Amino acid sequence: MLCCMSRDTAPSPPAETRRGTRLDRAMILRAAQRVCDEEGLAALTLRRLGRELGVDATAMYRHFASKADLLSALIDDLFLREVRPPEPERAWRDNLRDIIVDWWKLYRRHEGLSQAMAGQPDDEPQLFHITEWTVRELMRAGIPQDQLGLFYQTIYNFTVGNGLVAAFSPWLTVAELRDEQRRVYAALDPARFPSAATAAPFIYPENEKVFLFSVELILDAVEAKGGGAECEN
Amino acid sequence: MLCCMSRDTAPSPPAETRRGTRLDRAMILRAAQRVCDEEGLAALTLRRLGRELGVDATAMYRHFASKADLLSALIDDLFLREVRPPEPERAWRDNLRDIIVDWWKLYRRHEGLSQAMAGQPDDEPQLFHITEWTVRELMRAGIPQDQLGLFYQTIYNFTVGNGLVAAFSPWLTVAELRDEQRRVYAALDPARFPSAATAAPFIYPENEKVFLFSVELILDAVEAKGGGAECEN
DNA sequence: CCGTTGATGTCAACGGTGTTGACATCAACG
DNA sequence: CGTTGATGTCAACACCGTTGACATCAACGG
Repeated sequence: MLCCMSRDTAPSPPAETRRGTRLDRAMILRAAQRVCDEEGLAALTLRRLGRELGVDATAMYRHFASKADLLSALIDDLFLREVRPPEPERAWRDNLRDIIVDWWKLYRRHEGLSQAMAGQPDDEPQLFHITEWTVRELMRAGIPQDQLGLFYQTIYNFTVGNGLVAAFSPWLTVAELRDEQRRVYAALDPARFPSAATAAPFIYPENEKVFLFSVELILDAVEAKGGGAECEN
Repeated sequence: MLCCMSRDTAPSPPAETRRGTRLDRAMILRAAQRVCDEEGLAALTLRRLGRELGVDATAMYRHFASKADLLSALIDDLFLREVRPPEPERAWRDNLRDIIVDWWKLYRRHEGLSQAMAGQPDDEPQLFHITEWTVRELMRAGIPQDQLGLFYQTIYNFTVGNGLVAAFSPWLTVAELRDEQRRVYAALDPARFPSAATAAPFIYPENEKVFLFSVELILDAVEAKGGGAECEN
């Protein structure tokens, strides 16, 4: 009598869920992340989640105060598992690049969760680790103390911003992106948009290349204002 | 018998809507933008819109195919009215700065619509004008042709990204932002996050200052790769 | 071993959302 | 004047998050 799924739309079994065992925060989070990664944030419904777990939708409320609470836990879980600290021995520039690129890739890998992240304040405990690591590398690069906030916020806005753009783009694969770009820029009238038409053949279909290029610009700026390699231990 | 409003929650009259005149796309768009600007994207409901116009919710479907269609028209209307072309006589750096900053401010000014923008492909016709102007200034700055796409995409991701971050931040006023920042960074444990705690006093409460700083970094990069001032007409 | 108790899952229901189809109305045109 | 097409209204549908009452079930104390 536990089973109420396969009622309306999905006759598929509750996937690989509990068998007799009770529900669990971790179990719910795992299923939620799977749904969100595979079918997007919009598909992550309490009723859908219940169907996935072979459980009534309202059972979630025994483990999370609300759907927003569940999403918050989901995000924190993500940062906890997928962001790794930099190694102290390497050059600040390599470490800072790794932090930024890993951070950005997290947004790309989990587009649905990124959209969820956008909508709520970032007081996630795990985010503070990224702040700490970033500021530490900025100090190693020789950024003066009174400019640490400015550079950190620049990097934060840059990374999260690029991540949001990537996450919200409805293009799932590189091939789709290429086709979309080609279609859009082919429809561009060279008479009305001569400059844009000139740049059109050189639009990068792979957004990651653009991001890696942009990151070096930021790192260049840090290096310039930091007075070159300072405490290069 | 046209009037069905003031039924449940809002006993207020339908504001300054039509009096006997028929509904109109422009009328709906105006009301929608007002609601969205004043109360956020979540408040923009078809039923709410109908109440605002003194009209049934389903009347919108006579003028827009769906709510997504309405949002799309709303965004295009925004770009049409609030983005102005740069002047050809000024230096490329000033023009490019104006384009980027105006673009970003559009996101700040209309946070609700920005969130709507995030969720859909940017094939808005008016966006092409921004592309055209940006690439033109990049050419004036001396960026080689095969790098125009790279720089344009960098600027696009940078500007839209920073705009999305600003739009999705739930802090409405500068005072609220300052309090939030203070609270978060005051709760920061200096033992666990020594570097972040060092940077904490230098966090900028006004995000616009950070953005203006970041823009100069981008412009510096353009100037560096463009080979200095080239066709400075 | 029984009985109580607290946690967990189920069910029906509420108000909200976008959307559809049938119906009424009203302006314009031949 | 009569027809016709566009426009607004209404009831309804499926879905959403959420709540409160109820059933069940495991664990613990006596």
